[in-house]
Amino acid sequence: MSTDQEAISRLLSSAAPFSSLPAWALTALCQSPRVMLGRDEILFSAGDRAEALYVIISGEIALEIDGADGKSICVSSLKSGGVFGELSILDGKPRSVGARAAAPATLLSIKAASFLALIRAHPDFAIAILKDLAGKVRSTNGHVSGLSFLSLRSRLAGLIVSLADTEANAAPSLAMTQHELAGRLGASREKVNGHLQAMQTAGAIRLARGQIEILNRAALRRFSEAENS
Amino acid sequence: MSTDQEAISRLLSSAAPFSSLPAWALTALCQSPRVMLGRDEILFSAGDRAEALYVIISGEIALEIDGADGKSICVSSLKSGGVFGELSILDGKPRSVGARAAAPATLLSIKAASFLALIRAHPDFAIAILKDLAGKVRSTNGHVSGLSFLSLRSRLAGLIVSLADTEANAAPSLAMTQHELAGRLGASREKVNGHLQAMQTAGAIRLARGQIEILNRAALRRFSEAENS
DNA sequence: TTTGGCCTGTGACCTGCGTCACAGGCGCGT
DNA sequence: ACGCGCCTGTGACGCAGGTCACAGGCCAAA
Repeated sequence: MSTDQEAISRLLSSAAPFSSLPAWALTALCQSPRVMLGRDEILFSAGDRAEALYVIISGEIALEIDGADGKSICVSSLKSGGVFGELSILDGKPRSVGARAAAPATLLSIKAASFLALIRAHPDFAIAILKDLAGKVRSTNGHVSGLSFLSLRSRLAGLIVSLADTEANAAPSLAMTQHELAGRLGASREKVNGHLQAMQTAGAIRLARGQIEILNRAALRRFSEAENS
Repeated sequence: MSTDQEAISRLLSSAAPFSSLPAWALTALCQSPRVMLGRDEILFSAGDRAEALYVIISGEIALEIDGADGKSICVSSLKSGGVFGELSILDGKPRSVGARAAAPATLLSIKAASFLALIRAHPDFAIAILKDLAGKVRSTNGHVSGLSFLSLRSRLAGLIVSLADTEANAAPSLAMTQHELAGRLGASREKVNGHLQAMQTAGAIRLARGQIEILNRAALRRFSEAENS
């Protein structure tokens, strides 16, 4: 129905990389096929051949790398308005990460050809995509720097803070299991638990089943920086 | 002199992202100011405001992130034909990494404005730069995956192999100190030495002052994969 | 209500790696 | 020739974090 199209069109025009496209191009984009994923459903896996890239209309997509023994760490987690899967479209190589729906999601699937055509036709769009990619390089670099220099405790605190910051709420609570947290950090569930306990006794957070309530952002930030004490 | 210009122009047209530009644009680019750096000279540091991006004409540039206590790890190391410093030009944010001349280098310095103009005017160039960035995301993702899943020994062996592969020689030898190696891995010099010793007694390499001679690539590759034994 | 599965909490144990300390060798500058 | 600094080689030590094992609580399905 057309109200659906309008909603998507509005989403696209407010999402970073697409805002530079003219309205008619957006409405054309909205004709792209939609993909719906249930929780934990896999959209593609590392090594797959790529045919399309995706824009998240709703839900949440986790991009993750698989390790040797069934483990996997989450490289980034995108929400509504996020674009992913462009890498393989741009360089023609197989997917370097896997994409899983961390929450039930619906996506817009954009064919390689139309994406490349958009880039060629709209320099501002090309620059927007370049900006987006630049942001990804920056964030991944940050990831490397964290892994190399920070203790698990610091990274954990940092992750919680940054997740909390995406929620507007004053005392937000994150709905994720400690297992998921561990996955995003490339750490073991047990150790994550240990550090969470420490933060709880420090009064920074409160733990519940599948839930972390942020009580004191400042204390958390202290955890995330101080290697001392 | 004009032969100089020609050489640079040839370099540019053979280097990945510039090959898609018309000749006249290349010769225009060659008018850009040159920068010469001595060994270990610093071009810019993380946090600096950016005004230009750079193309390596000769030499070697290391991009590195600084840690808390004077340590730094090398994110990537580029040689002739490499482009770096675009991130900040694209998104206007300060430099996220520092650039140091790992070997005496001469660079072409390209102003932000002319770079952006090139992108706008030449869609193929834009796509080439997108490809380049995509490759950087891929390589940094690989870095993360290595840090998360692999032992120091594996990463060390992998690094040596990949460095050796850039040399055409059949039994190449890398000219770098164990200190530098450690820096690229985010590890301590002592442990790197230990693993190198192991590889030497296994007959995979031969160590000398500031030099590593590759004797047996297959053995190295085994080191880089096997977590067993 | 019972059962089985997931989530949390905690301990014991092992290992890889950083740190510190030191020793010897090569090379360069004076 | 001499000394000093950088590079390599090695051991002792401590710690962060992975692994394993297990126990208890919540929830949903039968």
